[in-house]
Amino acid sequence: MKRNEQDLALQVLREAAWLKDYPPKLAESLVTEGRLMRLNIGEWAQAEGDDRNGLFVVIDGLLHSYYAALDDRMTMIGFAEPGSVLGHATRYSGGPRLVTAVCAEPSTLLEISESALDRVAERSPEIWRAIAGFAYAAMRSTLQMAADVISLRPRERIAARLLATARGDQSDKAPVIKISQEMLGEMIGVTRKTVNFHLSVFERDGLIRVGYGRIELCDLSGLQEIANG
Amino acid sequence: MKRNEQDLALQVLREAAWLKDYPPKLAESLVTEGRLMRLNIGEWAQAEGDDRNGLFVVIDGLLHSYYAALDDRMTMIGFAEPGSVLGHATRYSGGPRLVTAVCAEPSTLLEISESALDRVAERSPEIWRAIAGFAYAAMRSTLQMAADVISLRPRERIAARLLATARGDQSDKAPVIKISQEMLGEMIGVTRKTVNFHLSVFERDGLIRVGYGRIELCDLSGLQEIANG
DNA sequence: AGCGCACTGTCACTATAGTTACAATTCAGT
DNA sequence: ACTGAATTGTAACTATAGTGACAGTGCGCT
Repeated sequence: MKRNEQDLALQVLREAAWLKDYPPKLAESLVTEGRLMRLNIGEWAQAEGDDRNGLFVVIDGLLHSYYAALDDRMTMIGFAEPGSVLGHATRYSGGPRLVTAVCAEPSTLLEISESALDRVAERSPEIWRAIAGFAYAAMRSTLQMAADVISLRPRERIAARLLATARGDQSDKAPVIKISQEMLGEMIGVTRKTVNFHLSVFERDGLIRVGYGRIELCDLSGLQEIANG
Repeated sequence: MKRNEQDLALQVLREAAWLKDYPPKLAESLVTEGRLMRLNIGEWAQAEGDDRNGLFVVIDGLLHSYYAALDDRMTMIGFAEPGSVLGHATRYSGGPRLVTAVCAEPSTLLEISESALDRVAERSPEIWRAIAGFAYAAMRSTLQMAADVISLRPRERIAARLLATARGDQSDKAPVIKISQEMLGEMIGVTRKTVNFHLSVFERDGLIRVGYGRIELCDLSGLQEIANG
């Protein structure tokens, strides 16, 4: 059992976008030095004890990530799927965590404490470059999200968000997003009714198929066209 | 003349939020190793030659920063005032610049090339910590901006953006923001008319005073109340 | 199978922002 | 002081999203 999970972790890390161009040794070190933990629905991903500068890699399951604004509004900003990294923002700075992740499905995470990271870095200093790489990617996608909300109307915004969420899904099949319309609306700043209305139109036009708590993207380029105005 | 500019640069660096808690030696090294450059209105801040990993510190003037979205929409995301840092996102990753800054007033910038940074780091390795510090701050403010546009209605959003822009202005006087209503609207995703309407209401209530291309914030806590809904 | 909950589909009504257009004001350069 | 460009103030009208409410449907649990 433990064996299986470690194998899964290794596989996920090797295929993760931010690690796949690095030597496999790196993924192995991370699995060796890290600690696997399971979380149930509703539980938060956070480092135990005083090690607040750790990293988490999602191995299996699904989490929703939130940003806690200055005035305690919680705004959902995205998903964390297998391969995603959480908690990196604090690595460099010692500031409080910016993003909180809550399990939406029972999930397995690989916790990599700060000391574990240092041990990995001894043999594979390129780990820092990989970490810098996804910090950059995170900054980019946050800027993109802000830019989308600023410059797009709700209709385009919905399409853009669907595409942004599906990005990274490299299978040939139509990507499936697991989220309620309520949540989707919260994520992009429109009401459920508006989401529902536009999704219905998209479905009528054959761009997507909506199900119970799920949205299947059938025509990515059609959606892109809508997102572009 | 050159002397004066260097003195100004030193003063700006020493008082910059991201450097003021570090030894003054750091600011001195940066001024020594960096290169001052002047830009006129409309010119872009970008490193010359192949050194794309440099940093810029705004010494004097004002720039507007834009994010170039994937589909070449340009979205204005904020201001760069004296003390602000530009170009740090690439430092860690080698990716393309995420943010482009354009001069809104004739400005003086301190260009710190990658090699200059390395020279500074030889004597003052804590420079990395300072850089990490503002990278974190940039991530935070980007997330905050995204959260604001997502969860706030235009009226609240305008108030929140005014406050966010004024933050960092530590003088006792009422902060003054230099921006046209057109630009402000573009920045937060509403039309000029909507901006104009709400600003008029704010002014009537004594929260702000609007001028030609400028907005003076008279009652910060009142604005905060509006921003909070 | 049956129950309860969460999610979706839809309605009438209201509020708010976008559109288009034009006049009035401020500023900078001649 | 004069001119032209940029900016602000304002209006009538339209389009779109928000509100609140309720019925129908899928899903998990016992």
